[in-house]
Amino acid sequence: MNINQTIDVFEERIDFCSEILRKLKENEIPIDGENRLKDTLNSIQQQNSSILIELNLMKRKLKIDDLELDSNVFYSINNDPILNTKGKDFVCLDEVKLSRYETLGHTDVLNTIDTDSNRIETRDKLVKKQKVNCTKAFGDTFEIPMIENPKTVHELYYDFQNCVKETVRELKEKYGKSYFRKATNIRSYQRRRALVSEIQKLSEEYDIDIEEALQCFEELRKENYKTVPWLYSNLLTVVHDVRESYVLEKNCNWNDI
DNA sequence: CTTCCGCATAGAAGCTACCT
DNA sequence: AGGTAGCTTCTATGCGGAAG
Repeated sequence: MNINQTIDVFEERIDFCSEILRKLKENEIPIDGENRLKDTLNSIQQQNSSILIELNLMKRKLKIDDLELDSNVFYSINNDPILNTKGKDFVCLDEVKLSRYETLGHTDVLNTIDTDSNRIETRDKLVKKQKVNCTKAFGDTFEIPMIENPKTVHELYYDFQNCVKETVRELKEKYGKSYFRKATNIRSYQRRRALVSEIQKLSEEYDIDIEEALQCFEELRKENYKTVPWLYSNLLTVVHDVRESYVLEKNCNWNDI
């Protein structure tokens, strides 16, 4: 997806949220029960999450964060800077400019989520310097940019949701699924995706928010003195243990009442 | 044909015991 | 104390079979 398409989708989400909120405010949506209201609010929340991710994506693409337009690594097929590409269909990576950066990715969330230690690192520092290989021009294989060794479940989850997912979607869209399979770390990507999926399932099945579900997995990891890769490398037993301990904990709390 | 997943394995890192 | 060999653990990766 190029920057113009990203902006279009972004506008649609904003309009969607505005419309629902307007209807709610003016009682145009019949609130005939708790579930209907919950669904509506969930829908707004979902759009809002996507908006945050897309905003971040746009900032990344445009390098707005450092206000250095010269550092914009995207250019159009006619070699125009991305800011002047209105109407152009494709954007490409400027390899020369890109080589000045060790990474891509966003830093805001990950600067604050490490609960294990006082380590303050940005995702930029945690992702390998290889993003340039995301283009066909650099050979048959490439590597999906992911945090190499996530220290907490939160770190993995937010990296996956906010950065990896979008990157993968773009890679598939741009080069096709068969090329995407050539990623050297596709197996790691699949394992992380499976873990993220299990976290979301737990959240849905027990009707708890994502933070609480993340905490369940994080607690199990800490209890066993293990790493995050241990979680997604032993997912079956991990999921079983998480569910067991969560149910146990809930029963205890129930008995306490 | 594509995608997913289990299994085996290589390599890195950490730990311990032993030697100089 | 410093160096090193040997062992264990952890993680990433590739292969191949199963399922859709």
